[in-house]
Amino acid sequence: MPDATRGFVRSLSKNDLEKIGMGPMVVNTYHLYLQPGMETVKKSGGIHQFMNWDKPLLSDSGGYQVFSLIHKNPQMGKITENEVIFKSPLDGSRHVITPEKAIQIQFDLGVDMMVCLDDPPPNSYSKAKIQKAVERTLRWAERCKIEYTKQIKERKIAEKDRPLIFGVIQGGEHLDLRKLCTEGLVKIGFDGYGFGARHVDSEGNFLEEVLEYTASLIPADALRFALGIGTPRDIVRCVAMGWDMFDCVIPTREGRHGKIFVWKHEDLSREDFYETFNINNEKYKNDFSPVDADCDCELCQNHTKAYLHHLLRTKEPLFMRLASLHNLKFYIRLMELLQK
RNA sequence: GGGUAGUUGGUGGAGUGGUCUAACACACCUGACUGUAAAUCAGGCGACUUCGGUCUUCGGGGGUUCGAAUCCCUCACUGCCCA
Repeated sequence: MPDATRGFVRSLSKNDLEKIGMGPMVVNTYHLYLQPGMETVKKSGGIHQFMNWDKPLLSDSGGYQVFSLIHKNPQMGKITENEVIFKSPLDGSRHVITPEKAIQIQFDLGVDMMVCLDDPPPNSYSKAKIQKAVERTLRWAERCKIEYTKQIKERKIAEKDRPLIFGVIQGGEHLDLRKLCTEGLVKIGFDGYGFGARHVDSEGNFLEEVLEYTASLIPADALRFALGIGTPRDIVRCVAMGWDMFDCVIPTREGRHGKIFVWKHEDLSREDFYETFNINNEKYKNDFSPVDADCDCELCQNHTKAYLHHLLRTKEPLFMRLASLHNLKFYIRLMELLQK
């Protein structure tokens, strides 16, 4: 799933996404709540209507913003037992999100899958601090589940129509904390379970053992959602462990920054199945070959590397669109191969 | 022909006696990015180097000074004004 955080995949239109065969996508509770605000989303008829996207949408709870905004930058807000206080990065205004509110907003969005508000601390925190985050995540998950059940009832949503709800497993790099968190969440009962916080250590090494162990703890009939993962290689590894849902900004963000993904071969059992290159590099100035001769995306069907390089150098917005489209097409092909 | 202001690294442009290989910006080279505060951010950007340094740069040449991008002379070029 690409991240359409604020209700759009940056630089791409609905038609662009449909043309490459895009399916489910991820939107963000916190960002949509801030802008355009829930009144607008509700008036438009929900986030599907607003975006005009009829395939499944999953909303992230704003839990990641607890990490990316507050843990990384304490003046951006505060985490208390009861709630999260965010200082809006847009205008500095103060916003309070409780676990209950996060769920209410997600019902108002009208998504197909929602996520409990969680507390993802950096893996570098002490074990005691991470344990505190695990315990808080569990208490918040319980409150989310209660609110979820209440909303289903109040909104008279039939069982077959109800959105799926995910709990998020914290615990950093500690296997015992991951276990504690998973067991606690399973006890509350969710449709799926997400792997929370970062899945790489401070040196960028993939937390193979933690991911594998955590996957093994999740009940067989539940969905396993590896939040924010990852590179094509990371995704292939995770699928082998049993993880079956992914979202990531890599294809779009790195595309906008000039990194292009191309296939070397389609044997995913070998680690070297793809490579990346930076189209910004000087050597592409006069490279008139296609980015990937076998790719059927708009970029590869029409343009050369030299032209794409030129679009980037001239800061032409079309660059971001073509690069994002190509990289997403690469990820879609990866999903097709993984489903086989 | 006379007067006047100017000439700084790829570009624009600071700097008017030592702390100047020379601010800053742009351009250029490279890297990073994993539930999006990201069309962002970081590093590099005279030459050589045993990484401690060494050498060469502020239009050309000459001079003053312990020391010059900075002061003086001269030449060249450019802008503007007057004839």
